[in-house]
Amino acid sequence: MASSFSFDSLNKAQREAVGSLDGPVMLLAGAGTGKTRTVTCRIAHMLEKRIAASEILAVTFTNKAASEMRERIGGMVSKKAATEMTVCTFHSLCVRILRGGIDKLGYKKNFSICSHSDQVGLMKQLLVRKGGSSEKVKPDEVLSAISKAKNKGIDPGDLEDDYFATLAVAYQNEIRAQNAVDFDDLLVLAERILREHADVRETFRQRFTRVTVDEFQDTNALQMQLLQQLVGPPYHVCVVGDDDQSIYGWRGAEVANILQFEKFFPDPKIIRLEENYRSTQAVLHTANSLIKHNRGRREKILRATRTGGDPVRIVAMPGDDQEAEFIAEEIMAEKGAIGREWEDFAILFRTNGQSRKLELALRERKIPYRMVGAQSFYDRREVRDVLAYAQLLASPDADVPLLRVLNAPNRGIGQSTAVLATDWSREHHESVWQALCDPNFTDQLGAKSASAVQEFVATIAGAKNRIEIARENAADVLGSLIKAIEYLPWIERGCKTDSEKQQRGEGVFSVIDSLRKHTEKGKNLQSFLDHSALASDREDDDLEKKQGATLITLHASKGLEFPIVFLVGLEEGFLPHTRSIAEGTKDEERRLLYVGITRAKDQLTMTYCATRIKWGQETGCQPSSFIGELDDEFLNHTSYDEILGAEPSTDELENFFGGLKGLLGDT
DNA sequence: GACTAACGTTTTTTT
DNA sequence: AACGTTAGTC
Repeated sequence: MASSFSFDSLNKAQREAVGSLDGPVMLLAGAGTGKTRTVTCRIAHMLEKRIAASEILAVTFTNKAASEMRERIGGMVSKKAATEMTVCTFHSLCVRILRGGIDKLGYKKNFSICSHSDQVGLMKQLLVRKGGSSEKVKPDEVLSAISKAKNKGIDPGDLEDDYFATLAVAYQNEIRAQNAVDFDDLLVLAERILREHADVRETFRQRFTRVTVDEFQDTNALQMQLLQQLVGPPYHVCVVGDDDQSIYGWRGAEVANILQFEKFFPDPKIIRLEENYRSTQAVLHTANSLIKHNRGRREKILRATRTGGDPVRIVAMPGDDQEAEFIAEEIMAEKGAIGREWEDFAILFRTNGQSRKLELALRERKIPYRMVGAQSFYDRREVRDVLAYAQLLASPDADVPLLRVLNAPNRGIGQSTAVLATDWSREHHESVWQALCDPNFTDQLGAKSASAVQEFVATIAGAKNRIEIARENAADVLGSLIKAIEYLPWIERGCKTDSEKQQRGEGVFSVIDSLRKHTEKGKNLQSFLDHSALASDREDDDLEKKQGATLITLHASKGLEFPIVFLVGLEEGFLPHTRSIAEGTKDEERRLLYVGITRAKDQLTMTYCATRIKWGQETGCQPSSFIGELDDEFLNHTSYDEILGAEPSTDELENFFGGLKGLLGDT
């Protein structure tokens, strides 16, 4: 079976990468240099060299990236080979490692994975319980400190702040007692099991002899340690990334993993992909001139394969209203003039809050658009609730999901009862569920609460039996449970609009539906819960199929490309963001802008405003200091007035009257 | 225990 | 401006 790639279709650096199969390899792949193609060809080449597909492991950062890579590889090699190799995220790899041997670390094998909202719920409780500290601390603050510590390889109990350390210890004890792990624990424990248990380590080293890590600039210290455990001599490991596109330092990514790769694996071959096939020379020159202001990088200069191109425009705007109007008008005009599709346009911004006015301007002109990212499916309340019920059916001793749905819908088990049950469970070293089942506990409740608790216990236990004893389909049971407790009517009562009602309904339905699909594949409830804990699973993928212009944050834009890009809000305080200046991470903001610029294939327009409405207040803005760093050769500095110079008076009049109307109509 | 009113907050996002 | 959270009331 010949794989369908040829060395002829690759450039010199790509060929070298594809040809270098042995020993440590670091592939520095600049934006738009054919990274994915090179990696997939390299894997196809392995198969050609008779390396067994089952020994090949490719690790990515997100589920989306994993499925994309799987698809790309699938298009190049035999179907058999494609299914035999392992392409997954760090976290799902860790679940595999742990489901096999977590008992060696004293956990039970049926451990559950708590989601972010589970974590927040638990931390809220702990903050109340340990509420010694007078200052108000937010759960997220503590959790992110714990997460950062874990990802740095530090014991959260050793956090500098004593109060945080106490909370961290309590948190860890709590989830440990529930036989649960959080996302970070997956990595921590998998690394530990490989490090401490030579037999497990050897099993995996023999299982996976060829390891590829994608988006390596996003890996943190812990992931590096895990990789080192996973890859033994002769170190057939290939890491692929671009330090210039490292924009996730704020959540623990270590550029040092790239910058000091030699420290981790001996004598690596370092290959640079610098030939860019995406952007015009104008765009690339501008990008290069910006990024060279960063210190301590693996220097690369992207070379354009496309010469010339329209100059990059920097447009000064009077205010954010005009910015939005201008871009919407340009999109309308351009689409007509040069026959573009809506999908060819993208508007990039630093913060989600900046999208509102852009959306309005597009909607006014009936320009279809898609918002990428925004609030995610898995954090939607009804989704979390239904998943919590599913978790209870698998293991009712999991306190977090139990407490979550104890009174959702309201069934007369309020906070006071919940606190009593939690206290009782702590005293008796049992789960909250066991407390609720224990007559000794329910006897101390009022008659009303006691019967509510008994009914709840009976409902859950009954449903659980239907799965475990009557062997009914888990999705059917979950569906009828949700129906029986009248969950949907309850959640709908809290909705203000019909579309919200519909959305909630769809959320509930889609959880049950995806459980059904899962069980139809012969997988059990636990495997479904693992999957939905790890998959951000915004239902049926955030669809590249959605039509329209793209509105997206700079962060979310990494890895994408668009023919025509508008990059808004190049203002000091937004880009670079005030907070990053305070934290001394301006370099990362520069990389963020670099990522934004390199998304553009044909045309790039960057805008900044003189004033902007921020939190309901008009504030003055200064142009971003990054603008001054750009080389002028392919730049065109202009302004809103200059571009609309044809009829400046009309527009100004319109604004004037618009403002007047606002004043009059505002009372 | 449920509902309402005042209050405070507001970068980026995945697993 | 808009949202979620919390405190206070019925």
